[in-house]
Amino acid sequence: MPGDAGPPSTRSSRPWDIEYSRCTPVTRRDECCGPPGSRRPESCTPSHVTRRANENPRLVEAVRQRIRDSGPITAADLEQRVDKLGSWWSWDDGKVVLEHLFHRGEVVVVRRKRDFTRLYDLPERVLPASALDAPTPTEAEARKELLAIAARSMGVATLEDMADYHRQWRPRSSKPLVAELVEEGVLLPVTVEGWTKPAYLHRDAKLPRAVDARALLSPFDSLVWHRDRNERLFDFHYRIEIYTPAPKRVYGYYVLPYLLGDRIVGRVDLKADRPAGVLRVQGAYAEPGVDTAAAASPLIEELRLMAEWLELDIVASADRGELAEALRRAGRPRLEQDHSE
DNA sequence: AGATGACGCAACGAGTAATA
DNA sequence: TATTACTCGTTGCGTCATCT
Repeated sequence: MPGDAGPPSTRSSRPWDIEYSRCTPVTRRDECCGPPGSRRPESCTPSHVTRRANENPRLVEAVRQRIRDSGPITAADLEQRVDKLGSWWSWDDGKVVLEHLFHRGEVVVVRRKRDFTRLYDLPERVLPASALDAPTPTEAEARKELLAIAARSMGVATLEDMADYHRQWRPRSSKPLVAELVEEGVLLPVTVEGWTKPAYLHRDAKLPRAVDARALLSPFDSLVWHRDRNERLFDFHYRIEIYTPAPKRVYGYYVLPYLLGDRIVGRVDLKADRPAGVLRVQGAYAEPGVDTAAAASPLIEELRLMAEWLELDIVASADRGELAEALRRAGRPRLEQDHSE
């Protein structure tokens, strides 16, 4: 959220940080798809990155040389601050080349600096020998294994769900690999009520008797980031609105879905006001049919946990959204009303 | 018809340098 | 030393045209 230094994983100094997708947890088991630093499938690389890098081979070589000579760098360390395409969300040539090398496995992201900036270095400087020496799978082998991992993580999923989990674009191209997984008995074709596309159940999928979850989800949590699956599973329409002009926002700049039990029952617009030491709940919204009183108490606990984690002293709630009133009732006297606006 | 790609549009926080 | 101005980086979305 605004003012947030990011989840602990982005702040830690892990020896390496690989991201098959932006936020999907990458476990040691995922290394079976090749060591971090190995070349990633073309289908996971944005085409414009490959195209722009290929148009600029001299710059690619210069960036390689720069990292070899002077160690880990960020995009801002490069002199090539040219050809920036737009005001933001556009990479200049230096950043494009670094991402190109990252996708090719020639560099790895060592860690992120406090402002999320990626720090790139050579794999051989940061990876253990066991990872460097592991055999590199073929693209098909790697993609198939990633699909299996995705299916196991999701339990039941469509082809598109599995492909999206590790950002394998062009899901249709995954079809033959999924067919192989079915053939091998890893996946079982099933139908899911209300789903229009074929679904697959992983052979290790388990159906828990009860789900007793309680969490404020990051907008980039793998549970909610595939918007289509999200709507199929939870009937929860979610769009991140940091990219939406302020007047057009429905819920707020940085809104976190609120998971309670096995449902997403609401969402809160949070801001970490560090100078004041306050976690501001700028809006608290309930999904239709949700018992707001029952949802409010556990939400307060989650908000306090969040404040504690962010090292903020107070949680203050503004009077916006269906949950706001219930939140204040349940929180009295330890939850302050936010009059800051 | 559905998949795919191109493209336009969109905000904030952190860090740092300049200035008062 | 505090404040201000500026730079930089970033984890999408929707629409439309073209392709398969």
